[in-house]
Amino acid sequence: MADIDRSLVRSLPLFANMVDAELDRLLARASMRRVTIGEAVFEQGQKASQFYLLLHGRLKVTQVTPEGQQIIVRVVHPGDLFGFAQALQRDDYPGTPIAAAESVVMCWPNEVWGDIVEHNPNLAVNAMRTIGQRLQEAHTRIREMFTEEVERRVAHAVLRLMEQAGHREEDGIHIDFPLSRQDVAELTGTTLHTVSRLFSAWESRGIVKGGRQKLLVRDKARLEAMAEGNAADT
Amino acid sequence: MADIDRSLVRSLPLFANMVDAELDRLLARASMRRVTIGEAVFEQGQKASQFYLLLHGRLKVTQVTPEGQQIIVRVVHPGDLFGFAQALQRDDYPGTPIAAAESVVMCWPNEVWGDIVEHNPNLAVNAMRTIGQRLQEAHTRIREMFTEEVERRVAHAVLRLMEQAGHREEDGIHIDFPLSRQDVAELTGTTLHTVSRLFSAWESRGIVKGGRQKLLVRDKARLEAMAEGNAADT
DNA sequence: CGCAAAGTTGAAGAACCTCAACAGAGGTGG
DNA sequence: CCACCTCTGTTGAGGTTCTTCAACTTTGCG
Repeated sequence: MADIDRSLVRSLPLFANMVDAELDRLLARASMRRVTIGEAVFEQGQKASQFYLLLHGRLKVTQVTPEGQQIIVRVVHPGDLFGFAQALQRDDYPGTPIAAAESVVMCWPNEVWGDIVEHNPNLAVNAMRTIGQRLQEAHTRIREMFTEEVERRVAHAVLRLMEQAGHREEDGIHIDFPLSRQDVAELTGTTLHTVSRLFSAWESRGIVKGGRQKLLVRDKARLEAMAEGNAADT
Repeated sequence: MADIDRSLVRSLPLFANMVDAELDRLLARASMRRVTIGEAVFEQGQKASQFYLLLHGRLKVTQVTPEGQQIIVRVVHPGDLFGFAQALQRDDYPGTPIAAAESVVMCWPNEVWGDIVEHNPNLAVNAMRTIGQRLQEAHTRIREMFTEEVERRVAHAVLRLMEQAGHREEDGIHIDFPLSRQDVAELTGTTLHTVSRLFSAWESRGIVKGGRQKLLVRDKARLEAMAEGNAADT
């Protein structure tokens, strides 16, 4: 098992230029865990004692507002770090990562982080880049929320999911994990009703093809045109 | 001048546990620059060759959408790093920081960053925390945009500005840099009209007191109640 | 086969934006 | 020093987008 992990971990950009000895030391301290669909890796507000890496599967990180409304903060893809609350100077987890597909995660106790960084400044730089990219994504999303109408926001969200989790198939690109209208709504800050209406409209124009917890993009170009605001009719 | 800077820089959390020798080496490589109101430190899209630290004043970081709409991504307060695009793995600046008040910034060429991190892993950790906090703020903002109505969003934004730039005065807390309704609108994703209407309503209830590019919070408690969604009447 | 979860669709209403016209503040030059 | 002009803010009316409410259909699992 350790061997499989090693080649898998080795292939991640995060650990790109880490020497073998360090990598082994790191893996020696790691634990593995399987997470089944619908299960949470940890809960929002829980004390943060570990940080995580998604090896396989897909997680959606949700936050619940004091009023009980839920939103999806981001989607975790294989190779992504998550739950590194400690590194962000807080001692509880800000969100709840829920498995959208069968997943496998690795985790380390928080103390390990300091050691790693000390012995491997390169990793710290990589980690920072990762967080930085996440910050950029967040800003992009804020800008979209501010300036774009729902249809364009949804189009953007679908395009992003396609890039990150798309899988080529006969008649289009399939998003390869279960994704409900509710999920898309929580990703874009709208309601499942509006999403459903949009998908219906798009489907009748041949741009996408929906199904229960499924989504297939048939005409990427036209979807992009819509995301850019070109009111594509016909 | 170098002495003034040193004690000023020393007091920032970012450089908290840096030894004097390192700090001096750092300052030796830094440049200083004054920025007058309305002036941009650099422009969105420009090649990122330096990273910055705000010593004094206040900056608003704006982004312009392809359609020409402008939003304020964040406000930079004294002691904040900004323009560290390089660390985030991109070679152009994602936004334009404009001085909202007379400001003084320090800056370093990008190459310095690598050196610093190498000799001072602690600083890397601190920097990561800073970025992490920023990420959290961004997520908070996204959540607010998704779930809250305009009035609550504006209330939240004002409260945050108050925390970060508030200054106690006789009859309330004054936000100590010029802030137009337009600015608040761009911070909260609405229009200056809506902000103006809200401020008028609040003023008639004695919660705030407005003025040209000025804002004074008179009743923090009631503003907080509104931000939390308690429909405060009277 | 039935039940729960997911999705569809229509109608009504609200929140907010857009358009528009005006009022005050404050700097500038004659 | 006053008149003017621009920038900022105020307020009203109307319109649009999206949410909310509601009823119904479909899908797939136990």
